[in-house]
Amino acid sequence: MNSFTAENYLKAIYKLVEHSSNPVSTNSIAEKMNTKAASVTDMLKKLANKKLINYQKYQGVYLTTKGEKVALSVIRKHRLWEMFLLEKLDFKWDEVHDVAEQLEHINSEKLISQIDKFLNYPKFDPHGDPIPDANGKIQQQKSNSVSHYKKNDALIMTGVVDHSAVFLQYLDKSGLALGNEIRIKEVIEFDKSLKITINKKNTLFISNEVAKNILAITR
Amino acid sequence: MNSFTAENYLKAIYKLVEHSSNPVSTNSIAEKMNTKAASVTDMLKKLANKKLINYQKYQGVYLTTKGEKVALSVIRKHRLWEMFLLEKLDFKWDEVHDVAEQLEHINSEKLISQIDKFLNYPKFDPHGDPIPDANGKIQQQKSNSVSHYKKNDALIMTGVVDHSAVFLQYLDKSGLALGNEIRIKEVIEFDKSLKITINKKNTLFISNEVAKNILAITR
DNA sequence: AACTATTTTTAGACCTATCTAAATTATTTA
DNA sequence: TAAATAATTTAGATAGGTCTAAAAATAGTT
Repeated sequence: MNSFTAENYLKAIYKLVEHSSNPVSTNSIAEKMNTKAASVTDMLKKLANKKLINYQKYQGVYLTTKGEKVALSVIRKHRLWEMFLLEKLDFKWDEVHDVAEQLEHINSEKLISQIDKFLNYPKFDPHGDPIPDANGKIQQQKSNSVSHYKKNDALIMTGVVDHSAVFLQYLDKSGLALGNEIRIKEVIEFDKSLKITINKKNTLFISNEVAKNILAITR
Repeated sequence: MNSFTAENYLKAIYKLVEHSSNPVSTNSIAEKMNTKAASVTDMLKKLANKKLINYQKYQGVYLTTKGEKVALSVIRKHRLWEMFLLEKLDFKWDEVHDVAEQLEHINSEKLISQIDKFLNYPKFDPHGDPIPDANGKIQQQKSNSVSHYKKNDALIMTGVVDHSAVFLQYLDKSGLALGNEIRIKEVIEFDKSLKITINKKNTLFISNEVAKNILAITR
């Protein structure tokens, strides 16, 4: 079993490598983990001993297949718990992260698979980030803001950028929720505002400002 | 903040003192915690420094008000999580404990109060043990098996003794569930079997064997 | 009361995770 | 390319939690 700390290091490395795809530097890990470079070096040696990362002195690190599996499992748990807190326990968006940071380390296959089922197997978390499945597979398609798409595109709403209460209340009032199907019926050239339908039923006009703050993928 | 380990010690001491009400011995703690007496002594000093227990060398320990508050909070969380796993996530009775052991250490006021609400503020866990409220108050009345009560008593079912699948299926089939009102209509002297009503509606005959395995309090 | 057995505590070690300060290696830059 | 700067690693400490073996205190028994 890996310690909470080890899991957090692996998660941090995963996220750092995700964008750059180069080996990750000791300093960047230290920054992300809010710790000192010396502590990172110590931990890297331990993780390397467990074959969770590939590590060569002064050369940075990347995850092994084994390490990536652990990282993806932690990320899966984190994102499912966030979803659960938000959807089932009436948490606010900004309250979700800290608790999920704790819950992501709970060790129980059954627990997480049941939470997944309880939520009806969501593919994206409330921030629009993909949720890895039980095998660590992640939906490749990345979310974009609705303003990025064009006329006649059929989308699935996966998240939001702005998490303020006013914005979320507006979404609520307009009947826009995670998982909804959004079709772009018209793009007004003048101000880039959109005419859309929600779940093939309700029609709605949204400003470009709103469109920029809603995340979606093509369905 | 107290460590998981410290919380577990406090919980163990609470449970040991609950029955005997005398100071708790180092050895009994060691046994309950599956550790060695020397380790217990070390920890007792730390807990005493934090004013969580009263400790005098060789004289055993008991909880301070502060320590008891922590213990009750951990027990509350444990029992609520057990309830949640059982009722909402389709866990089996025997799968519940180990996961609750982990979840009981998650630190979030809001999380546990929302779980409490989600479960509709249960007063007893599935084993018939009382669930402390947010202030650490516990329902004083202890659960007894139904066979312990007499004619015309009005009860609330709080738990079961036997957790086997056959028994639980029988309860299910008979419409007996946690929180139900049970009224004892008749006690057959010959074999101590009972005629009861469930929620003032359905009538049911149960053997003494069954009655012994159902826990309840008077309402 | 004195001796024995049991319980509890101390002493000394170890492991994990962290830190500061110093040493080493890599990278820039003049 | 040699000196200066930045990044990384090592060395040595500290803190939490655990252990074994030995010492001290308490409880039991004759």
